Amino acid sequence: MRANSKAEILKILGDQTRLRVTHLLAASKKSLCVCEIVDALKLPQYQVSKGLVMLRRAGLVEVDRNGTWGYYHPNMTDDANAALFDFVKDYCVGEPFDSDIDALTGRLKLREGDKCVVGFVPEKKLRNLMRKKGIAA
Amino acid sequence: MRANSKAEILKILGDQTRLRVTHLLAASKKSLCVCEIVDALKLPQYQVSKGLVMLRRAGLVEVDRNGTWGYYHPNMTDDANAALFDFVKDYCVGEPFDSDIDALTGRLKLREGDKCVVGFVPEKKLRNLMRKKGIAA
DNA sequence: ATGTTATATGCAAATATAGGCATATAGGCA
DNA sequence: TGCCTATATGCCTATATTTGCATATAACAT
Repeated sequence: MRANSKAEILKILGDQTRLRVTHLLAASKKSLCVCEIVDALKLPQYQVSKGLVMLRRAGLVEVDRNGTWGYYHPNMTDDANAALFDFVKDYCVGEPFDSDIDALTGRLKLREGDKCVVGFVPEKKLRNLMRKKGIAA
Repeated sequence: MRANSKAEILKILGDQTRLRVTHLLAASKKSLCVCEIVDALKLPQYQVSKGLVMLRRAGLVEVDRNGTWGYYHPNMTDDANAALFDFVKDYCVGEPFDSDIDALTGRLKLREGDKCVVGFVPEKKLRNLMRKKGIAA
């Protein structure tokens, strides 16, 4: 846990990209792979990655690495953080937050054994991939 | 209500001065006079004033003017705002937030008929003023 | 080894923000 | 009228932040 002031933490959330990432992690009950977040938010990979670094440095999220893959989840060991994530989950409604959740839900169907097994999947490919896997949209 | 994104609103709270002002308004059940906020936070008047302007433009607070005096209070007509203020009240604990509340509590004892009747009161004068009024610290 | 993929990071330009000071505005009061 | 006080604001400078691109790192596959 770092010595970030509450204001510094809120400032980190005061950015559309980082708030969308935070909301996705707060709303999803799973640890999310970076590529899943990138696909759900349809943002450049470096933006998501930089956002995650800031969230991690602020003690808000934690990462489990599995080879080159990184799974992020909220750090709930701190009560203030838990309250923050609860708040974000409820506060961030409407667009683009709702669509982000929808896109993530679809993307998670590509998992196998609850693990991410594909990298970045441009929207075009998603349909084909899911048909190939015999998964309904 | 303005068309501020959630991220824009959180960015406004992501500043120590504005967060302290917001917390003071969230925690106090009263409308607060600008000079009371300035005295409680011991910040330059222009900083508090600028902060209040930003909070007001974001639709977070409202002001009732009474002559030259301005009384600010959270704008609770919006459910998302109400949740935000609830969150801030609980999230902002420790310093300087606790001391801010203490200082405000003392400062509010100078009110008469629940109205602010003195302007800026440098800490030195506060004691004398309260003795003169026969109020316990 | 070589290539491919997932993720992180260094750098530079454009832009935004905070902080401070002085001053404006405007109401109350002598 | 003129003075005092409460509050707001314009301007400036220093500093921080965002964004985009290119590239680094590191694991894995062939």
